[in-house]
Order: sequence, then structure tokens, then C-alpha cells
Amino acid sequence: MPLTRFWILDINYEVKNHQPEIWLWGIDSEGRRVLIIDKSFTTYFYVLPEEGEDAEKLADRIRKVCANLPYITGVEVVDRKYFGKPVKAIKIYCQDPDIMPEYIKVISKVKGISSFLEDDIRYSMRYMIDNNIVPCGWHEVEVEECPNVLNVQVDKVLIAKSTPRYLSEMIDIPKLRILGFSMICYSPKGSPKPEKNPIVIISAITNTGEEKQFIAEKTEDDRKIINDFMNFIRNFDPDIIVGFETNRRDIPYLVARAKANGLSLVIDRAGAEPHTSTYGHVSITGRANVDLFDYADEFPEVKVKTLENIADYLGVMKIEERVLIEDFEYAQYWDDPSKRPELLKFLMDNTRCIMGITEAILDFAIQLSSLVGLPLDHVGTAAVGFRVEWFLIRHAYHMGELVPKKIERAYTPYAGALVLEPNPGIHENIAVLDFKSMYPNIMISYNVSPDTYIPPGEPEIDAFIAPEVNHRFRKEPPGFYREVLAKLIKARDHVREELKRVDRGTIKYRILDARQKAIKVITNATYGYAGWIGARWYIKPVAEAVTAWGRHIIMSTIKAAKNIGLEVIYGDTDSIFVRNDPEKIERLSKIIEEKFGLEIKPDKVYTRVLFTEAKKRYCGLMPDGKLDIVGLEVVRGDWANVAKHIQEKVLEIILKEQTVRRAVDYVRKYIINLREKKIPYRDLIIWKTLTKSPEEYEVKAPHVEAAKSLQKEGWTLTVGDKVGYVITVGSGKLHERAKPYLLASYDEIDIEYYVTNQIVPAALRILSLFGIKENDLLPPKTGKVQTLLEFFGKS
DNA sequence: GCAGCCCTATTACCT
DNA sequence: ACAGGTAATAGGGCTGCG
Repeated sequence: MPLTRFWILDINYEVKNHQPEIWLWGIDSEGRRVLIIDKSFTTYFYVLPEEGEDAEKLADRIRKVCANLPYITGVEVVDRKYFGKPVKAIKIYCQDPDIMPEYIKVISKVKGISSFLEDDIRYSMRYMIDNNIVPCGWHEVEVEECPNVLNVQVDKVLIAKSTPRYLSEMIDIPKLRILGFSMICYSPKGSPKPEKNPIVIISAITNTGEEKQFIAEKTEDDRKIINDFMNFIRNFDPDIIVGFETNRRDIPYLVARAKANGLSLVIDRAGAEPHTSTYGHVSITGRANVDLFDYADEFPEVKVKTLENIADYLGVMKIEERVLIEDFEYAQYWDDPSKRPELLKFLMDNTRCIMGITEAILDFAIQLSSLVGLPLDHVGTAAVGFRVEWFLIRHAYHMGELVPKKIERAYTPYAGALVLEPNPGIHENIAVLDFKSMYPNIMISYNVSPDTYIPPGEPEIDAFIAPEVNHRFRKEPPGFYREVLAKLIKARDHVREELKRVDRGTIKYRILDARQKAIKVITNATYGYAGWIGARWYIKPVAEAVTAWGRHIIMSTIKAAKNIGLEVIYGDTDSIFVRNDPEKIERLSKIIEEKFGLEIKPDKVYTRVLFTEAKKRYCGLMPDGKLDIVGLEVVRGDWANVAKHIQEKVLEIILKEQTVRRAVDYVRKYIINLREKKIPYRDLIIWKTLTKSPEEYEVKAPHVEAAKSLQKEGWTLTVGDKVGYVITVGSGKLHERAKPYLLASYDEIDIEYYVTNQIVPAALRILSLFGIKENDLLPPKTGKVQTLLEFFGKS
């Protein structure tokens, strides 16, 4: 039997005559695109007997009922664990995965059933979990070639004659064909609506260097360009299709426009249209549809997650080098023959940005996919909690641990981390000591896990007991979380060890680096998952115990530091700021290592650090002269640039030059410039996120009112969108004077608002530490500028 | 009618 | 639709004020 090695790109299943088939889309070691069909796998679900019910007897009763259910192919009693407790479960095999819900309804009438489990795991996920098949991973399988009667777009269709075997040591990635695209719709007013607004331009770029634009000949006719684009995709036959906001915008729009033109948008490998699937991603069978927008959260420094901002941040294409066209201008540019070429260039540049960002993200996405086991096109749209959960589900399978159902729970808060009151002012030569992976290590050390938790009332002698909250956890056997986290940490250490032996800039380096990042993300999210009420394995005391141990450890560390004469200036969760005394720090580190088995070491040293009166807001000067700004307006996305700029300058002057008067002088001059309208309009925009639809807000807030104005102009706004507004002159509340920045002009701006509510507070946040008051910053509105001497003479 | 106070809603940050 | 802790602003209700 021929043996094939292949890398999995996508997976789906088909059921024909109640006979399921797994379709594995991949690339073989010769670079051929293959479809491997596996007809051998039967799915199943579990039944848990009621308390005191005999499993065998219940199984017999179920068997009787199943006699009338033709696609039930087996009922057996098996040993499993449920939240760590050994249970007898009844495993029921069902040939047709799609008929399961119907059958469960019938079986649920049998007396003695406590619950059904794992019936909510999709057939294709079940197949991968049980057979250790890993998306974006290499596998080996015995196959038999069969004719391509399905007419799918691959080089070979193969029938699996064995179960594919995962080759974990093969970490390379085959040469993938990638197609990026973006498009422009013609809408003279407001957001484009597929019912009436055609697509006028589609840009496409391939990673083989082809660039193509499809331009409508007549504005109202997009039939040809959609058709040409479809043909272009089919000819290039990409493995991965990338875009920006394609899941919720571009692809549904293309599908709708195709339909409006009597076309069917066939861009997959199986002759079907794209369809929306798990977690709201759009599935294109046989290819991976990757929406870069789903990875925007990987760049928290980018506050407004637009394509151009992310590309600018990554150095793909600098904004200064671009002529940006706002969406409300598209129609104008399209209609004007002299401006249309600019629009074409703009869209092509956008597509180049897409290709550039893809390069920065795809390795990580691939590693995340193979680590958590969700297909490449799912993993981006899955929220962090679900990424962790699917990773856990794979491990639960290997431990014989049953997967709990998703249930709705009421939110009840619990105590979290400890934050110290900072000592305001400037401190010299300060080291920041960090615990390495504090929460994951607590979970490992004290075996904190849903399956080791001992509820109150249950006797147990050998247990770890959490401080303050007194939750108990069995010391043995190792818990679910301990096993998983230890594995993750070990895997990451291993990858990082290997990284040291690989040259930077090589493909292998990129893969390994992406791998260790993916492992880190999942490791760090595990505590958060444990405290998430939506988690299948949620047990509040588990999360509560972790933070209790965290508080205990940080408090002990502070005490130990003080004991050896190491002054503690500040601390938050798993870090303490101390005087940089390497000898004492080394001693402290040893004490903590011995006491808790945890590693604490200097993460960075500040030449100088400035604390405000507030927690979580400070600025350190690094030895290389860079500022490390934390929590302050500078790093927040909801302050106008004028405020952020002024605060950064003030911090720079105060920390580097250590002169208050120069900082004050700078602010005063800046205010004068602003009053003379010498500061660009863009720097006055305030951005805020819509966290619900505008009507749902209880109070009238500036950004909500601005959002409503946009809606009136025909723009569609959805939850998560950022609204950019400016404050204009006039009377009344701020929200009455807030206007979307696109609908206002510089002449309307209320400059004094920006002076008193943006610049002054941002500057005073720092300068008030040195006795500066609002009046000291405000130059007189008219007349000549007060000299510094006059100013300091007065104050 | 409005200044001053206090509380709440809202957003975005830190670890 | 991963956690809690925290700061900060604007809105909005209430009180007291000849």
C-alpha cells in the first residue's frame, strides 16, 4: 500500500447515506495538493448513569432503545474520569454524526441517565482528537488513489487505508500558495450595502509575485470583475486566502454581490460557496481563509486597528509614505477620472499591506493552530478561552478525563492580585523583579486543578491548602492543569533551547520563535481560563486559590526583601520594584527559590523612575535613554494626540534633563501653538470603542453621540468599532458638542476644551508632583507671553 | 438656576 | 466569550442657596 506524507491545511466532513467521510485537505511531500478521504471513523458520545445506578444495567436498557435506532453501532461501558473522579460511563457509537441530536432525544427517555457528555464535539474535531491528528502538521498515511469523480481542485484524491499518523518531529512548513485581496465598493453615502452598492475594484496579490486589479468597466456592473476574480483564484489555486476584515465584511459581500448577479461565488476547492461556520469564521473548503483582523489583538500598541495602522506599526508600509483615502471619499475618487488612479494605487497598497502583515503573522497562526488543534481558519476567530479549551480537550482525552458540558453560570467575583501603593516622586536606580510564570507555577506547585479540588466536607489528609481562602487540593495524583502546564513549560524551554542553536533570519528560526510564542500565549491564558465562568472546567475555588497563593507569595517576598534591607518601592501581582542592589537581590532570589520553588529575577533596571500617586501608572528611564511608559495617558488610546504628545515631552524633560521649568515652558509654548491652530487636525481626534450598539447606552457619552451622527449619515457601526470624534465649540454638554472627525472641520474645534481637558490634565499628572498648578501652565490668552523669569518669580 | 458633591457608567489600562 | 485591580472622565441626580 503506498504511503503518503502530507501536511493538513483544512478539514471538513461529508455524510452520504448516513456514511460519514472525513476530508483532509493537504499538501504532500512532493508539493502536490491532495484530498485524503477517511471513511473509517465512527463518532460517539457518553452517557453518565445517575448516582447509584448500575452502569451495565443502564447500558442494557439503552441497548434496547437503540435496537430501533439503526445508526447506533455500539453501546459499551467504559472507565473514565469526571473532574478527577473515576466513573463508569456508557459510550455510545453513532455512525451518522448528523443524526446524533435526534437519537439523544430518544435515548434521554431511558430511566437512570444523569447526563450526556461530549455529544457537542463536532465530528471532525472528534476525529482529530481521537487520532492525534494535528492541523498544520505532517502526517503519514497509507492510501489508495481514486478517480476525481467529485471534481475537486486537487492533484490527487486519495482514500485513507490506515489512520494518519502524526509526525511530530517534522516542523517544517510546505511551500504554500497565498493570495491576498482587498476591494472597494461604490457607495456615494454611508457604508456600502450589497443590495444596492456594487464592487468596483478588487486587488489581488499572490506570494509568487503576481499583482492584479479587477476594475469595473461600468460602475453599476460588477458581474465581470467578480467572475474574473473567481477565475483568478481558481487559476492560482491558493492554499491560503488572506484579507483584512474578510470574515465579517469582504467575503459575505462578495457572496451577496455574486448572487445579485446570478453567479455563485465558487472560490473553494470543492465547488461550493463560502459558508459561515464555528466562531463566525468563513470557511472556504480546501483552503484556509485567514482574516488578519483576527490577529490585530497581537499588537496592543496599535490602538486603532486599521489595516494602515497595523502595517505602519510593523514597518510594512509607513503611513507618512502613503496618501490615505477615507472610505467616505471612495465614491468621489471613483467618479473623478483624474482621481481614480489614486484610488487604484491606494487599494493596491492596501493589498501589499495585507501581504506584508501576513508575513508577520502567518507563522504564529500556523503554530497556534497546530498547538491547540483548531484548523488554521478557525483558530484566528476563536476567542482566547476557546483556544485554551480545545487545547485542554485534547489532553483530557489522553488522560481519560471526560469533557464537561458548556453551561451558563451567574457571575460571582473573587479576589485577585495585590497591588502596592506607590511612593510618588522620582526614584533612582530601581530594579524590577519579576516572578517567572507565577500563576502557572502556582498551579503546578500546589496541584491546583479542577480534578484535584476537594470540596468542603470531603475528608482528605494529604492536601495543599490555599492561604486565606482555605481551598484544598489533593497532592496526588498530578492534576489536569499540572500535567498540561508542565508539558507546555517544558515544551517552550525546549524550543527556546533549540532556538539558541539556530541562526536568526532562517525559516527554522521563524518557525521555532512562532512556536514558543504560541506556547507562551496558551500557558499564560490558562489561569484566566480557570476563572472564566464560560469555561467547561470552571470551578471558582480553583481560580480563587491561585490568586490567594499569589498574594501570599508576593507578600512574603516583600517581607523577605525588607528583612534583608532591600527597600520596596512598588509592586503589582508578580513584580516588585526595589533599589538596585545586586547582592541583596541575589540573596532575596535565593530565599524565595528555597521557600516557594519559584524563580524571581530582575527583569529590567531603571536609571530613574517616576511614580504618580496612582497605582499602575509610572514612567521609567531605561539605561539606553528610552522611556518605559506604563498606564499613563501616553499609552492610552482614548486621549487626543495633543495630550499624549505633551505628556511624553514632559516626562522626557523631567526624567532626562530633570528640569521642571523647561517642561512647564514646553507646555506653555505648545498651548500657544495650539491656539494658533498650528497643530494638525488629526492630533485632536479622540478615539473610543463602541462596546454596545449606540441605543443601548444608559448615558449620553461623546463617542456614542458621535456614533449616532455617523449612523444618521448612513454608516453602519458595530460593537467593537472605534469612533473618532472631536469636540466643537458651542454651549451645552460635551456629548452635544462631540462630532465625528470626518464630519467636522478645524474651524469648529473648541480649542479651549483641548487645552483644559486634554493637555492640562495630561501634563499636570506629572507636573503636579512638583507643585505645578493649572494656572502655571496656562499662558494668558491674549497679550505677550509671560517670560519664564516672570513666571517663576511669581510662583 | 447653578455650584458642589457624590455616585454611576464607561473605557482602557496593568499584571 | 481568559481573570481581577485600578484610574480616570463625563454624566446625572441631589442638595443647598435668599
